[in-house]
Amino acid sequence: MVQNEKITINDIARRTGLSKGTVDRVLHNRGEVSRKSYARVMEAIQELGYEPNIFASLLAKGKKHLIAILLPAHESGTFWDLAVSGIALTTDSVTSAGLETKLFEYDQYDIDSFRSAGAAVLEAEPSGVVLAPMFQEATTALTEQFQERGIPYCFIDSRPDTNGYLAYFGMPLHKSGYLCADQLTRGQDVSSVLIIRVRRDRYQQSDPTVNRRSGFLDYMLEHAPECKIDNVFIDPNDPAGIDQVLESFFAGHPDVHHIVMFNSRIHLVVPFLRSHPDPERRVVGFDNLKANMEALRDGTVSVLICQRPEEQVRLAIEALAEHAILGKLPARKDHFMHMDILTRFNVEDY
Amino acid sequence: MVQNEKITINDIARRTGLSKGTVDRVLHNRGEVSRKSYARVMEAIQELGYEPNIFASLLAKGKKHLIAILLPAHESGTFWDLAVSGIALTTDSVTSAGLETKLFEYDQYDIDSFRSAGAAVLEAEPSGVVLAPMFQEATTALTEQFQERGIPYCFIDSRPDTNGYLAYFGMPLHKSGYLCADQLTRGQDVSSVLIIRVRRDRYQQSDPTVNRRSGFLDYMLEHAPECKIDNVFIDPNDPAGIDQVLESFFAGHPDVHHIVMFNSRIHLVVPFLRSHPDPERRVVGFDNLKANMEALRDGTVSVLICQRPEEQVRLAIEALAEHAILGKLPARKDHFMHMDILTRFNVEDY
DNA sequence: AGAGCTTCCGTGTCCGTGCACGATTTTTTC
DNA sequence: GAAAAAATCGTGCACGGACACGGAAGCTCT
Repeated sequence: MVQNEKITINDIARRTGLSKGTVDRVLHNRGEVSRKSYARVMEAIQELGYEPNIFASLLAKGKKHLIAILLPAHESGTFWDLAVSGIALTTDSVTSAGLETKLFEYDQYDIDSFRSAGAAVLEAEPSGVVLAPMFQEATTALTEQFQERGIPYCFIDSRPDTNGYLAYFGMPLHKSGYLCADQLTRGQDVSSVLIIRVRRDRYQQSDPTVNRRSGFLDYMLEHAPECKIDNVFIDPNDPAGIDQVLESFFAGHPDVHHIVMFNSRIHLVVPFLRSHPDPERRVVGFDNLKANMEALRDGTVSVLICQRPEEQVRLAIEALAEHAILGKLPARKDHFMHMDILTRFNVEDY
Repeated sequence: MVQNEKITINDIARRTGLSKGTVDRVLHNRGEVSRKSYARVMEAIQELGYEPNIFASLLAKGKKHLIAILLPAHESGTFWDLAVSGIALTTDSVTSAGLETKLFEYDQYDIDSFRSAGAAVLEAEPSGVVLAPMFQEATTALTEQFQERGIPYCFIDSRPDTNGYLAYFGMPLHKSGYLCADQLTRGQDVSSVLIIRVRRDRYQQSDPTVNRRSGFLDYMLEHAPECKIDNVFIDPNDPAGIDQVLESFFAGHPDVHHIVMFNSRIHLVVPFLRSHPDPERRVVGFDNLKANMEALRDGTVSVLICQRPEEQVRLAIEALAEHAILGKLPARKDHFMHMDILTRFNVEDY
């Protein structure tokens, strides 16, 4: 594999009897080359197996590629906080490969803030964009702009039904619900399960928990059809209300020991669970938020199912970088991340 | 964060009134610089916040760094096969950053083949080496050579008690045994467990399973002290013998439903288990070998605990690359990988 | 004081590619 | 068929750094 003799653009020039300027024009499809010369150059490139020297190229053009990352504001301890931390994973290995990343944030409950953040992205003229589709139509409107300008973009977390994206990195949602059900009930005779849900803001269009819930219910139908499934709704911004809701539910259902929540906010109900211990209880939630992992350590939560959002971001950035610098397309479009099972016994080195 | 004006070596030269040649000598500690000039240059570098342009550097010196990877031969379907596949993960993002990887293989049961592979590595004059310590003294002898020549090296999988390595990437072994026990027995009243072991070749010095077993036993002592633990030994090269050993064991112990194996070869006993079904059985093994994952899919194995050997290799190579190219030391020396829990429900996208 | 040595430093070339500019050839136009 | 326009091509510098080479200055020694 040791490529001793590096073929350069000059070798091609000499071989074809043309100049490196012409070869360069061919390489970049910049026109102003006769059909005949073009063919000769292409032939020589094939024969000699020419590969451009990226360093020389990057050095000469001096241009830094900008990868824009468009995500909901990463308030500390939220899911998006995890995603943002994935940006740092690339700065060493790839920023050093001539590109720069810039984070654009918006309020995930305010569609206007999304629109203006999108406008800011366009203004920055990035070579690629990583984004999570929160507002469906607004996202489509934005990606259409990307298409027009030839800006490639990758989705993470979830994915709309459009088709122009370069790649997608996310969790198989339906399967994650299935896995979740197995972790919650396997090996036990479960007669009743409680699903805790969050009332969605009407602006929030894209909701991954829908698919998870359906995977969960499919599993239960197959493995424990007689199991009763209750739902309660909580408001994330009203801690007292959460306690109240749960209090009244368990007053009426003291026999329910299995609890599940399909978004990343299981930590919201942890205070209640801590103050109402139940040795038979089993709780499954999603995503490795700090607060969730804390609850895993002390045993309040039994299992967390995690999707490595940092990896999703890292891989998306790398895919865009390879596209921008080397012009490569990813092998596949859709990349489903592994679903990690976290328990108190393997939470430490995560 | 947009570094508009890139500071170059020429800026430093102009600022200090010296020439770029001198600045270069300072940057590389190549001597032939007066104390005074040295100080002035260092000061200017600080003030202006100079950072070398890696592309220009790589281009100018033209030298490709070689990262040697020294591992047991990766016969298809073995643990080392997984590790080797991690090499490919770096070729896109990092080979494009000016380095080349080369795999050196040896027979893990033949210490002489290890020695000669080590000699081959030295001869190749690599900028860094990734290796797994199989033979203790021979490994130490080799790493001492690395030290003498200033070649940095990283351990993966396990780690000797020496101290000269750049970084280590591996699984927390004791914890993995602990986790294993929990996955095997949690939520059930287990009265008896079978550990299947492989007789070690006498040359094989480094044995990660020892620590795993001790973690396992610690868990059992804490959580199920009255549980009986049996051991049987099998010979990997004698399939008929394996069947025989298990046959006779289960003839005498029909009440044992929980089986564990601390190395990657649970697949060796899968044929027997398949032909002797037991609905109450629970089996836990290690590592995502193809055959193991197959057994997970069909339910013969309940859980696999995996350590992402590809990631270990990738991270080790990246650490060495950063050291070779940028001169950076990794933030920590010891990196414990997460222990992944695989069940039939999350094996697909692994 | 001049030869011989160190020590220190500047100049210049090269790495491989991008691109602007101008030169040359071919084609079009009248 | 000459002038004008278009198509095609070559030259040369720039990017930022590595390193060889040779020159200047200071020192020691006879």
